[in-house]
Amino acid sequence: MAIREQVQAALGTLPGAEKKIAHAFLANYPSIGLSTIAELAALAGTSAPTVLRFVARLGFESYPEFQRVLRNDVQAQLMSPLERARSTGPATENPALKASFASIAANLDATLKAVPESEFEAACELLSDQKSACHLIGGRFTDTIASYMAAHLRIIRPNVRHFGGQTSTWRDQLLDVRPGDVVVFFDIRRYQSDLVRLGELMVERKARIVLITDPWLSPIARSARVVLPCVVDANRTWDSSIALMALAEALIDRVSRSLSESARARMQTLEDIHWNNLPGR
Amino acid sequence: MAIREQVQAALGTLPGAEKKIAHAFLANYPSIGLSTIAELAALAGTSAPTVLRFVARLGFESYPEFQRVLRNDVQAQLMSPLERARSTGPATENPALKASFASIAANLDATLKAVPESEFEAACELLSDQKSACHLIGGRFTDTIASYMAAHLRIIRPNVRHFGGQTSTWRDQLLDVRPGDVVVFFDIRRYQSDLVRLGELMVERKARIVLITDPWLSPIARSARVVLPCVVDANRTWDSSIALMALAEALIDRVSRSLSESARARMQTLEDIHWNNLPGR
DNA sequence: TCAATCCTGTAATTTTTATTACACAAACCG
DNA sequence: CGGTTTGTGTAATAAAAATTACAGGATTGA
Repeated sequence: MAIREQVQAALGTLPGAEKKIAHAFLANYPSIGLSTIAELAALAGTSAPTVLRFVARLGFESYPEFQRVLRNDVQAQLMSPLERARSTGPATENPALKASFASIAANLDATLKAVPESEFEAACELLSDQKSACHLIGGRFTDTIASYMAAHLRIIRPNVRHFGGQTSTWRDQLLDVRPGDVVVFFDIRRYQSDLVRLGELMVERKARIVLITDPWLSPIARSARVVLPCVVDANRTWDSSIALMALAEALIDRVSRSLSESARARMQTLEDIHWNNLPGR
Repeated sequence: MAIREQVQAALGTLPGAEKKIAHAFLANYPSIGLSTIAELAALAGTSAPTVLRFVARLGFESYPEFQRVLRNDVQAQLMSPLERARSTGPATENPALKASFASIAANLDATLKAVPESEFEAACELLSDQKSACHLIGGRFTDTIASYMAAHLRIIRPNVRHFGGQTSTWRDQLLDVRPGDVVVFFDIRRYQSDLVRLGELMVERKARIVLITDPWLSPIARSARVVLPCVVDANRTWDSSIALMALAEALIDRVSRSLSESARARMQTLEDIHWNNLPGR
């Protein structure tokens, strides 16, 4: 319970002088509580020891402890990112950064419109199928995104594999792809022929392909069951991949919700292994 | 002008230790500023007198005066009508994709405001220094972003290395870090102790560190010359890393422009090697 | 490379702040 | 009505915080 509510709740049971302190505190919340005992006492028209007795009655060990808790309350109220964005104001005029972010925002906006809800849902459904394994792979620049998505997906469901390493080892890894498996491809312009070929091989092995690509569609689209086009144009010297990653995160988010029960248990286990040095269960 | 903006504006002109204090203050605004000098100094990893010099530079007569003004700022923010509206805000019932993208957009917006121009420019300057090598590394989930940035940076300048592989091999790779080298760290919550340690080793080797982190600042910030805080909160089950990647792209974009002549030549050469089967020149 | 300037941390000092001891007053209860 | 409990403020004390003095290091510019 926040301090303010605590004080309000206690108001009825307080003796006279302490009640004056409570009122002064609530009326000038939070600033007066963050200054000194003497100031609070003066504002309430009482003495310092009464302030001490007041905080003791609320259950605090000392005045500094009371202030510590109060600071946390204030922090919590002021800290949400949205709040922060709003109140920070346009103080910093950051042309270069702003320009980049603006074009990224435009890409995201366009991507949101380019991806049909039905395709998105279809992709989520495939990824939520825990019985089939899920493989991820990307091109020269997008493979890191595939890897990122694999790392996160692995947290919420089993049998996630990143198709990594040298191109030449892909053939070997193909052996682990079984009928019904889901394969997520990331591929944007300057489509790589080896990736396209890999897609065809995947189809031969009866895998179901989800393709995340640009609006010009990688040739893999021919083999894919679900195609999610992302806007990558950034009128810069190269293409931005942010939209791909944003889409990846959205997919993960959606899948983690639909698997919520099993995902939570899995996350807890991984958490234990990683940070608490437990063997898992 | 509110204190927070005042600090942001001054960031560029502050000496190293005081800049750390500014970061600690901004990252933990406002609570840390309402506690004692000693606590702020400890959080920033510096000493009490430096805190005093910091507030003096901002134009305050004393630390208590600084706190008095800060209390008023906080009071004003908590009293604003927007703030009260926020606490009763309704949850939006968007389709999944739209909701995800909206929260991503909010993160980007907040990040844009959280990154001071001076720091962004300083980072670009370090990355544009072609004489020194540039190393990139990240944590459990952010290393893919480090890898992404390395792949792109490599296109526009020489001597870019991704500090990859097992943790145990880092020590060996450290040998290649020379005085003056630039090291880009990506590190967000659940800061990894091994990364922090690596940062310290880097400093010992006289490397210059650029840290891309969350608003709570990885401990690496103590060793870093430039700190770029990104908003990662996404009120989901995990933190979103989109803002980190967006910042990485913005950095690349900015650096490629400042190196335009040499970068263009290099890009052409790589292009030839990759797609036209030429040996380069 | 040397001098000068600017940063920075340690430790001593001063000032402020919280806390305690105690005495007086009011309310409560037999 | 006493005696006791409860509440309150004044003044002394202890604790803590802020501030200053100083010296070693780093950086910069000639």
